[in-house]
Amino acid sequence: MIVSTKGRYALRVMVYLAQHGQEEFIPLKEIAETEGISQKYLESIMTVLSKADFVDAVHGKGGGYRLNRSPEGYTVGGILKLTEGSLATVSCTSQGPAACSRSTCCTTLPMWERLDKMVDEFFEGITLGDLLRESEENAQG
Amino acid sequence: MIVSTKGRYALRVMVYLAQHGQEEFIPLKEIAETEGISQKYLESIMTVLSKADFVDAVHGKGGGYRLNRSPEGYTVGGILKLTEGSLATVSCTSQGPAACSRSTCCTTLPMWERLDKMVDEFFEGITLGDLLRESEENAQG
DNA sequence: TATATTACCTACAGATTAAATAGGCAAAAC
DNA sequence: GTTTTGCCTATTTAATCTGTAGGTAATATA
Repeated sequence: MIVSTKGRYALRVMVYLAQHGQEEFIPLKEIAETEGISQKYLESIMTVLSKADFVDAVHGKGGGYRLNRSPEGYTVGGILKLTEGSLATVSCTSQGPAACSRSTCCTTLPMWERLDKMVDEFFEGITLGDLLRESEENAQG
Repeated sequence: MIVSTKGRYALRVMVYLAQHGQEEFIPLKEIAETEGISQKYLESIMTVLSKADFVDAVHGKGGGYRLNRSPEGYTVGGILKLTEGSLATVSCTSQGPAACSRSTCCTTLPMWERLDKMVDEFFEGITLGDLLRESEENAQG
């Protein structure tokens, strides 16, 4: 498992916010209910997104969350790296170079590094706008 | 983490066996010591490889393990799928279609499916022979 | 035959992580 | 001042990872 619920929920919330434009604030309660995700659990995820200035947050009645950029301004990679901490596919590469004492002679390390690079480029090449368009196409078909 | 020690150790053992040809049997004790892996833990992994007929095993003195195909006859994907059970990057795709009740409306599922496909093709495109050549080049340089 | 070596099998354990849950505090609107 | 909302800390439950421990069965050699 490369991506846990934390990152997956974060992505779904961001798509939800993207679907509702950049004007109104959406309360978390609504998102949690619509998406079928524990509200309390989502709170901790949204705090991370808010602190990193991925979203605007407003307290109190009429408050909630909204995007502060256009959907094209977010990459999936950016959102996942923030909420997951790292997207490394093996522990060998997630703790920096020389974390493993066998890194200089390991017969498989170069392969893991190529995989990590490929995964990173995959996620960095997708924006929230792409996901939005795709979900609209699915809704039509 | 998409690949745990189980799959990573399995790969390193298979490369080790590939480095020693298809004639002599290598006892697990030697591999465990050289690679710095717990022998007892490796035993459980080797049993899986043996049962799946990825290696030949011989009991007793002079026994051990050896490959029963040429290194080109093994893909990294095959070895990892066997030892890891699955290479799915998210739980949404690892339990078959319709495992998640939101699969029909999920805004992100198609992306996970594309990622899974990409990762699968990556691993299926690498053979033990490729890893062997790569490690020999590294040893020279 | 006896002994050493090796693979194989079952069961258990300790640590870490995932995925929440619980309860309250702080800010903003009405 | 009451309601709505985001924010913060701590705890919990269950699963999984990464082994350990101890024994059994097969094979070669002396």
